[in-house]
Amino acid sequence: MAESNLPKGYEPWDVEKKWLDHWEENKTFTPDPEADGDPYSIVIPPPNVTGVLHMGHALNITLQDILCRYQRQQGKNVLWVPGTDHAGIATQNVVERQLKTEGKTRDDLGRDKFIERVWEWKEEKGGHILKQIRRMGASVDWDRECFTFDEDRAKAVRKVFVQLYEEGLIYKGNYIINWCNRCHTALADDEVEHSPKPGHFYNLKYKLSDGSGDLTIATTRPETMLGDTAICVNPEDGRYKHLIGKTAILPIVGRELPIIGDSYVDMEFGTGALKVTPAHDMNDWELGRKHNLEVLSVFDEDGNINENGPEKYQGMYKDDLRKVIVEDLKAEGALISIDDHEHSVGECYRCKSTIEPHVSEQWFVAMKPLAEKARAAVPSETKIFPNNWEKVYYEWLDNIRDWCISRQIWWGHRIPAWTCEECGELIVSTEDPTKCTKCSSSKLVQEEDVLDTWFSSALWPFSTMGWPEETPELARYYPTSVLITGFDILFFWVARMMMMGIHFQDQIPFHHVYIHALVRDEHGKKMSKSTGNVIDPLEMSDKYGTDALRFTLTSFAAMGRDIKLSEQRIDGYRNFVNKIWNSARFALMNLDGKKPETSLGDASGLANEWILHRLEEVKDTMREAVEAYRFNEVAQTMYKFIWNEFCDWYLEMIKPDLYSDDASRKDATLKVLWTVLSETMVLLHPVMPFVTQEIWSVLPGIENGDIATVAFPEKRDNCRNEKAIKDMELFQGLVSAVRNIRTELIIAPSKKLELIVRTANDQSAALINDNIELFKALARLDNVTAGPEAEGPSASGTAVVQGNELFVPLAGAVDFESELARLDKEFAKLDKDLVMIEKKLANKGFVSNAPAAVVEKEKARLEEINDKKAKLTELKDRLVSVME
RNA sequence: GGGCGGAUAGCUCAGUUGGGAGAGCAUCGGCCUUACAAGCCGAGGGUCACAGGUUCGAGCCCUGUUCCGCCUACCA
Repeated sequence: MAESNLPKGYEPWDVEKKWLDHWEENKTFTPDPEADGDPYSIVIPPPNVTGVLHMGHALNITLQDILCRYQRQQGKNVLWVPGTDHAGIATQNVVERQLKTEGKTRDDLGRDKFIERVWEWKEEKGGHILKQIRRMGASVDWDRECFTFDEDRAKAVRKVFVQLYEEGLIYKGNYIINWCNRCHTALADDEVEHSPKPGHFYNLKYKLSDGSGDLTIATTRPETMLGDTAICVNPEDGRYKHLIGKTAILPIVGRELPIIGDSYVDMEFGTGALKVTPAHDMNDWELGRKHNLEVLSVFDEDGNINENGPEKYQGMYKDDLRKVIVEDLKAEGALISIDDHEHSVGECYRCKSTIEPHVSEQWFVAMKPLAEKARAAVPSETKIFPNNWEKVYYEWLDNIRDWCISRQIWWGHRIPAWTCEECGELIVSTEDPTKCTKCSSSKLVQEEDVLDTWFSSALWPFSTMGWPEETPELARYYPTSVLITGFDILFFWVARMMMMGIHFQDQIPFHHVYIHALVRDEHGKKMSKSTGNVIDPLEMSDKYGTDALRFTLTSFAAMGRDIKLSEQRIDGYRNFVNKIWNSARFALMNLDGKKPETSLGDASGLANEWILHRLEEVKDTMREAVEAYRFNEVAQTMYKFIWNEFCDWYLEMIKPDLYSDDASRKDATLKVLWTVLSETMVLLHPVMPFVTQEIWSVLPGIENGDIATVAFPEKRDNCRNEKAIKDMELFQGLVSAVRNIRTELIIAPSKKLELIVRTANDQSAALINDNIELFKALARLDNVTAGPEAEGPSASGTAVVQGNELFVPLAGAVDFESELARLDKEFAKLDKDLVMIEKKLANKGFVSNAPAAVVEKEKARLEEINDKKAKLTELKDRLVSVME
């Protein structure tokens, strides 16, 4: 055997770097839109430019890469677009924090300088995550890298904004929005995180204006009383309904408040009477609109009391004010009691400050008309996998509210709207206007606000293709084939891309949406820095190799289930990578630098016929599983085939051939070995790009050295061989039976045994006699005899496999009691099965109603077990007689 | 409150038209058998959460219950 110059263990580090550079230098993954092949395209869910790769990304990238590499093998023209998201608030926060260390604020710099500074940061540090994505082996086209805030994307944003405005779908209006006092910006509903917080219920006494009594109101936020403009009760409530139409006096302030009735009020909750503060509570805002209540805003944008509040409170911060108000209420005798009460509090998803409902002028997109089409397109044009997410998607679209798209920050697409200072005309335009369209004044002031980041993300599937230009990419690759993403952004992003895609391209943005799981820690907890349970993908990559990490994630990616990741599992699959490596080493040593020229048709023998048949089945399964997004099945199929079949059985079985003097026999087997190994590498390549490429590069006789561009192995129907499967099953059964006898009777592996088989039929006899050498090698035997009349000594370890009686003659030193115990264990198993089958067959309903094939199968099983039991009983009796 | 998902071996999970309960890891026993000790061989281990129902037959389909997780919502 020749020496292999490959290292004994797989060392991923240099290998990965080598091939990443190779692919990038050769532009392996840069497709030509004019080239042949059906298009297959994916746009990457753009990670935040401030982001650091976490397991969710790693999973997301791995799955997309499997699809892209697989589709290239199928001859598709594949485009995978990479890019990042400018992440307005997050990025601005990062740079503001940086400024703070220099003792500066963004206001010190001013808008233009600040934005310049953010760009500097972006060029220097931003997009680091793309390098990490590269590291995962992502076969993206780096030539088409995009950024949601680059020039081309800005063109798309402006065009969309202007068109929607002209269509009346974008409007400006007063509305109550979620306001972050710290970030100084509006937040969309889904950017607010709700969590329960301990708080208090303050029971307050409001006197009726007519002096006829008072009523008690429960509130969790007494300080908002300064903005109260009504009191509301349920008109069905016997306690209060006579009060509707009267007025009550607001404590401290003295304002008269109308008492209104609305079924919204829950009679069971609190005191059944509710104070209404339209300017500082979402629900009160709705109530206020319904009942035409005055909207009195008493907090400014920092959360301090403004000029609408009593003079003595002005300038106070809301949290401080609460204490003062409570004292003042107490002094006035209006505070009845304070109870503990847990309630839900909204927090800014970026800075965790408490969100304050706030009335202000904002820009909105009317969603209803867009949502209807997006809803109708699923599942007819866009299919969601797994499809239970369809329901969630519908639910959201059916209850959609208008989308507040303005944000009061600097980093982002500035709203393309200008107000004329002379005549007040509002100009919305794709190009910066120089003079007013109405009065020709040049005194134009652009809106200060920028757009919600998701506005530009929503255009991603077509903005990345170069729209609004009519590019070849857009024509060829839109709509994209599939979107792979987590469910957490189904609303933020997926639904909005659907709406925008349909509206602006008249076509859905993707044919499929695959929603993958969330990656949690091994106990099912969300990974977070504060909990300290984060498993870092880059660290895992360093430690175990990227292929092992990718394979682990793939094997966990069962549809619709969260992933509980543990490092131990990655370690396990690292062993698998190494196993592959060593099997390749073994093959390469034997191939000795040459690709066998023999025809595959010359290959014969149980091992060769069997493995070639199994290879065909694996090809089928791989195709089906990848195309149905059953990633875990992809991983499982390859694992089982490579380790449990190719390594454990095939490689062991061909050793006699490889060490044989018969050159033609050896060559025929080497040809099969070469074929199975090379095709297996191609099949596995989408999941493990690196180790497969490395092995590929040292396989002799390879024409195309870049495995990423090699076609999926063709079907080889003439290699399908059902007989080989059956024969192999018997072979494995016989070998396992001997091994079991050996181990259970504690016979040293080094001791060669003898095997005598009294065969049940001609086929079995032929199989054994044709493969004597294999039996000797696999079961460690030095002599094998088989035939219908064969007879072993009574003092034998025995077994029955498919009706064949096995005798392993035992030397005197062997413990016969152990053999008896072993047989008894076997009897127990048989009896258990027997009872079940007999019961089944005794059931008249089963025999008459079950399909004939099922009944026949059961009968055959019964017969086989009975046969086996009878034979084993006889063998046991013989053994017992010897012992006596 | 509404919705969704989960409950299968000690642990993590597969189980695709309902027809003999599986894998990996862990455990136990034996092995340096010339690709691999990151390995090889063998073994033990499960009332498929609980209670009903449909069916000849249920881990799988239907109903209810319990526990866990997530999403969502206007309980001041």
